Amino acid sequence: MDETISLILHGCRLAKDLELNLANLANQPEILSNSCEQIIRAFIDARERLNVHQQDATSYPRYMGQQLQQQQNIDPSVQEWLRTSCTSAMETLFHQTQDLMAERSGLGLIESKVGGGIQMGSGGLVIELGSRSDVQAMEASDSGRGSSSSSQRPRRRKDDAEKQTVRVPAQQFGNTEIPPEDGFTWRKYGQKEILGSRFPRAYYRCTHQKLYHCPAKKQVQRLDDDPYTFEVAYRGGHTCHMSATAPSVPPPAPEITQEMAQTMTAQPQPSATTSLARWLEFSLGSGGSAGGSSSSGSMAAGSSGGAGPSTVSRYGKEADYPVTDMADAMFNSGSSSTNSMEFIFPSILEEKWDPPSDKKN
DNA sequence: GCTATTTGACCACT
DNA sequence: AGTGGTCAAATAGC
Repeated sequence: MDETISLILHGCRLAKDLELNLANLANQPEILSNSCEQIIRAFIDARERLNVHQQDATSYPRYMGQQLQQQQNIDPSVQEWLRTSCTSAMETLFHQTQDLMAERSGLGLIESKVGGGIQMGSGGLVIELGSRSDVQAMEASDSGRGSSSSSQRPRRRKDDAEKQTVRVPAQQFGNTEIPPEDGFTWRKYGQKEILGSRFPRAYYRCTHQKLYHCPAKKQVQRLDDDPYTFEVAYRGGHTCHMSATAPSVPPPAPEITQEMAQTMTAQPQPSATTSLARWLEFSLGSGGSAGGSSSSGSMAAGSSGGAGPSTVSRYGKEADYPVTDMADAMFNSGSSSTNSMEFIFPSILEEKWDPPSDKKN
């Protein structure tokens, strides 16, 4: 366990160093990228070790087990890097800071946060369908409600439609408040503070609801214990024209590393990874014309303009040229494109995108 | 003017 | 009464 703490501290240290040198490195994206990569790897490995600890101690949630499995498959280089780079210096650092950290309770905070599934660069997506515990929190408000009574203003209910909950990582850099991309266009129609939750829940309906009577809706909420993860609940299938090509629930995003990115863009791709390959091509700058549609939502993209220049435009255009806009958002965020783009669903690039014909109505 | 977002209010339900 | 889901007027960017 001490080794794990050392890893976390090392990651913190790297982040601190990066922060201190940020002004000097502003014009050196390569160095910045490498620094980010090192920080990410440190935390990924720390999380992995924490996962092992947890798995040993208790029955482990299914999705975390999957993540662990994925990471174990792809991260030998990280382990090697840790073996070679994080040695006595880290131990020294650990011992020097241990007392201070414990005194400030910072240690516990960091540990619980990482253990809670922080998505440092993993790009992992967790789909949880129909699992009792998975949906429990969000189901609480819906369970047992029957059809609505007829009134002059018919409101909601009849929401017995099956709910599918997925967890998707938020961006780690730039604007972390951009909600997950899932290949459909959504219109936000409400936001609500939820009791016991630190973050509000945003309500979206399909952009084409009126034209196609599309009943699809989704709720987006950040997890209390992991603000870097969105929990997205989908309800009602798409009946609009988009549904012919886009999935109502995005498939799991493959685990991606820089090594994989280089490998996959350099070699012919098997069909199963076509989506990923195209997405990588795009994210590495050689693509960019691949199709897809966009989520129009931006959780906190309010009158303040969201989180600055990296925010995807809220209006019109983003539905027309979604991938470009999202790419702009990512590239403008000042982060490594490869790392940042891990948090966008590659699935959207796999789909044929039909230009919306119902923008004027 | 059009369209999307915000947000207070309303409604269904427990 | 409390809570979550939805509506719709106000607002804002294009």
